[in-house]
Amino acid sequence: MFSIGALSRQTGVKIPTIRYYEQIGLLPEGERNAGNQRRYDQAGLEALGFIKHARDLGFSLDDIRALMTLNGQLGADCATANRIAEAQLAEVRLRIGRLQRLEAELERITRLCKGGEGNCKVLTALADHGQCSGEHH
Amino acid sequence: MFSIGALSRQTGVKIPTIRYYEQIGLLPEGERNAGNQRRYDQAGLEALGFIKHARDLGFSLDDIRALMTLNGQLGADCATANRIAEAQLAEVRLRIGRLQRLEAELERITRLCKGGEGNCKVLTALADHGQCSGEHH
DNA sequence: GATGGGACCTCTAGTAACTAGAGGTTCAAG
DNA sequence: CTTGAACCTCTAGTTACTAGAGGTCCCATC
Repeated sequence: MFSIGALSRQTGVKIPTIRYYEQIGLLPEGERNAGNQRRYDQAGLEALGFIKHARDLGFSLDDIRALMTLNGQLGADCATANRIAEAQLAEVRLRIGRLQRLEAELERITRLCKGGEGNCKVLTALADHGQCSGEHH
Repeated sequence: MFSIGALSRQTGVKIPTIRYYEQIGLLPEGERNAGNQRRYDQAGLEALGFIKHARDLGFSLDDIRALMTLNGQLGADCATANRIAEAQLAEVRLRIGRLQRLEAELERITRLCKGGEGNCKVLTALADHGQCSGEHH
């Protein structure tokens, strides 16, 4: 049995965030002591660890909610869990692609200044979408 | 002189977003007609085009505000504009790196299921951070 | 048994960058 | 002159938290 502060230290999740997770029903509300303070057991620690890890992997709280109910049904629907994980992977790849296009465009723009002498080419490049090489979204 | 709808069609910025930009003082409030409807000229179109392009490149509204005041001082501080652009480039690169680490980890997790037979390895992989190869943030 | 300070409690509001909806007005074509 | 699309303002909701106010509790020390 540990306090919210101990739980926070062990998981790396900030205290207000833990309370927030409870408030939105993501983390089950556990027991309280006589003075109305939260007390957690091993199960609480594991649940929060799961949430933390999934958040670090970029899953939304809604995804995590779905994954956790799957986790509840022991040995249950692996296909669903996998579908969520693959959707997340696809999403991450999309974002990487988008960011790489931005990177190329920003490189082009900042290079304009390096060799520049006269008036600011960075600002005109920003103003004029027509200059862009690829189409970035 | 065109209406907000025409401006929206020309720039690809949605009408409520244009009003929002005006509300927060990013886009200067222009004229109104007799019936209190917004009317825009070429300058308005260019300002919104600048904002749109910068947003597409991932600049925050605060960055854009800074860039636009620079733009006002004609031929002015190119070094500052460039600093903002390079900061944005660095930020984009950081994000790409982070996402690539997530990609690797998600690939590993989803692969567990592909060859899987028994109970769900995806969920246990999510539960157990210790399994992770690299440290993803 | 009192006291002090850190840890805890609830509640509200703020963040970024919009988006959605309610409820009402104006414009322009027929 | 009517009708329907486009416009107006205002409030509230979204995601995932974070910050702060104002108050209570725990526990170690005196």
